Amino acid sequence: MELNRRDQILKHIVEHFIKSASPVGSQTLIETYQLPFSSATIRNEMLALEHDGFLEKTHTSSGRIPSSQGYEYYVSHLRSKSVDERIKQQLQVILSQKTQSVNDIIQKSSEILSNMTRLVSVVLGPNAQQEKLMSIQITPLENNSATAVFITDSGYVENKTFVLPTSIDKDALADCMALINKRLRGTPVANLSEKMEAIRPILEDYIVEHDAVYQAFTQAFINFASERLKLYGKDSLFNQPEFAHDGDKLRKILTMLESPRLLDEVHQNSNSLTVNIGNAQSHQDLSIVSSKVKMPGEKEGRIALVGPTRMDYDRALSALEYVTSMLEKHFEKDEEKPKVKKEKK
Amino acid sequence: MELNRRDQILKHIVEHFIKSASPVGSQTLIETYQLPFSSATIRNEMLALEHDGFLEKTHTSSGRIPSSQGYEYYVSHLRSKSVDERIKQQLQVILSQKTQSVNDIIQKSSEILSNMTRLVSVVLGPNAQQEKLMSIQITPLENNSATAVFITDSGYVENKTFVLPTSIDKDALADCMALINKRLRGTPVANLSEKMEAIRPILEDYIVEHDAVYQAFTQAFINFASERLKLYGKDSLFNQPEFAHDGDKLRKILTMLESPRLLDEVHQNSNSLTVNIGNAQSHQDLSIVSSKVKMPGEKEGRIALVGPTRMDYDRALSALEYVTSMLEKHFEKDEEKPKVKKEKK
DNA sequence: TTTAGCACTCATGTTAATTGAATGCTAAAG
DNA sequence: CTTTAGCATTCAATTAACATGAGTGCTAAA
Repeated sequence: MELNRRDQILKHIVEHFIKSASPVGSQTLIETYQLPFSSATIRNEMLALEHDGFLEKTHTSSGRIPSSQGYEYYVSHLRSKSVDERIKQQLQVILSQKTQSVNDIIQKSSEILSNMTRLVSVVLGPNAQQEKLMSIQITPLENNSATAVFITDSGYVENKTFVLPTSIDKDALADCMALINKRLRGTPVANLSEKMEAIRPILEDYIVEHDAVYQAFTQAFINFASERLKLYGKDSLFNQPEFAHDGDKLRKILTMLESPRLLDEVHQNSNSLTVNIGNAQSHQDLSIVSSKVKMPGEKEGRIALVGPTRMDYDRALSALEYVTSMLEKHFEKDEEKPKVKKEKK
Repeated sequence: MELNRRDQILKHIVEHFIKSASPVGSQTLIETYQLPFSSATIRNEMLALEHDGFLEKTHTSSGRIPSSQGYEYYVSHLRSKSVDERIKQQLQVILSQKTQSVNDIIQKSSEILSNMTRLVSVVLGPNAQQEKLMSIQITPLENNSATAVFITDSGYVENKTFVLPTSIDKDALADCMALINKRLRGTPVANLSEKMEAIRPILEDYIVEHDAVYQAFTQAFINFASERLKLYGKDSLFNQPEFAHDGDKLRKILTMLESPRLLDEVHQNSNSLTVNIGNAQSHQDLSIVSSKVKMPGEKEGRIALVGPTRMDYDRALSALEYVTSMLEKHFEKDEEKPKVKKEKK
């Protein structure tokens, strides 16, 4: 489609600034893009765009940089939506491997996204609270210690090793575990602590060390409940000129990324694809684009890309959109596939 | 003990430079430390110390900074070996909690170290290669997938979820697992892949999906074999003036820290306490102090503190020494304790 | 409506001068 | 022989003055 002059200029400014990281002037614009207007014309348009809130100046006689609003307009009206062929290829490779778990696939996709966009990619697993406990196993080790392993229905594993002050009575422990398994299996993670509390008195009859077991379990449950956040490509932040020379800012961003609060705002937003430009939790020079991913079994995860406000939105969004839609297609196919295939041997 | 003048001056210079991060001159020295000598005397001593390789100048008319040799001399002869009371207290709290696993204790100690020294603390677990596989369990999930959980004798847990292209025959899987467990239990991690390869043909008789199982297992074994490295206090690097404004250097250091190669050199060195000043893998402005920790069951781990060459060696070494010696004492006590206590109920 | 022309702004870069904390050395004092 | 006062000297770091140039807005002509 044809863009009018105004949009054309805005598009060029945004894209040029994304590349150069420094304010764009009228001269530069006509020279680098061979525009058939004079610099004065461009300046007039720029003035208008500034008045309408799409552009900003860093000082009175500087070139223009896009405002948040400018980026938003670019994202929704101006970007080219071109998907890098390499992403298609790489994703193809991942999806063709048959024995991988859902988590493996999402994790690898996220790595591809990070590599191809040179942004930090964040994977937020499905809300742990809703998953159900599938199995609890206790394995006695040497030194009076034992490891408890917990598995949810989506294959998420949490474990906790603890020491029993006195030697373990294996039979008692086995009985105890049978009881606990019976009571807890199928319980949503959110309710585990509560339910464990209820079992506690019964536990006392089975095993002397009920307190140690109880503590180890509740500790493990706390870890369970914490959000499952995976980051890839953190180092790409170091390459962004807006952050590279500001150690303090870098530290703040990195700690923020590692705390789950980051995605709160993204999380709240229930749209499938969200773009958050320059207002990420008091980091106005940070942008987040994120997308929901429907996973098998009514689960829902999120993949997000985090980078400087001056990020390549076209590239990031196109890649993210492509990958998540392919993932959903892939998962759907798996779901539908009835279990017809029978043993061949 | 009394230090001679020369050592006194060197000590002051090192300590002052550690605090101020800028070259120390003769004037500053007598003023801030009320030394009973004239600046000229100090200068003469400094000249001598420089000739002997303990001090350096950044330019002809600058103050002095310690050389690597200077730090080394300081570490071995001059430092005060004073242990911060807060460390003693905090460690006390950790060690008094009875049900914690060895790993928990080491991890928390390492956090304390990092917090108290404001350095990055690195924990290198006992060499995984020598640990023995204790148990393998497979839990079937929904969607034709299953999670395999592996536990070593020290309570380290690795897991891998995989998808079986066809529906699972539960009985076959159980048989299969019994076989694998029998064959692999007690095998050192280093030999797992090899042994698995040997079992493979037998596996084929039990289950159609032997290939999927085999792949999932070998994948998990690879993770097993990788070093268990934990980092705490990465952000402290950002506060060091020598790194804060050099994003590139920061990135290099952080990636180096996360790769296990970092501790190769430290690892090779079999001394209990090692100090590595300014020659950490082509990062001459980085120092590493590390200490061996004997863990129960002939195991051996390492705790290291990483920071700028200009780190507070007295503080770091004293803290590290104190913590590791207390840990060993604690573990020894546990080992000795015979399993006499009997159930009370 | 577009554009040429012009005065003006201001971040950036350069150069020169200034400052001051340091040095080494010499010679006198202890 | 050791210490120190005194002095010329060095050089990073700061400051000031100046030039540059990419940018602007505005006016008036095309």
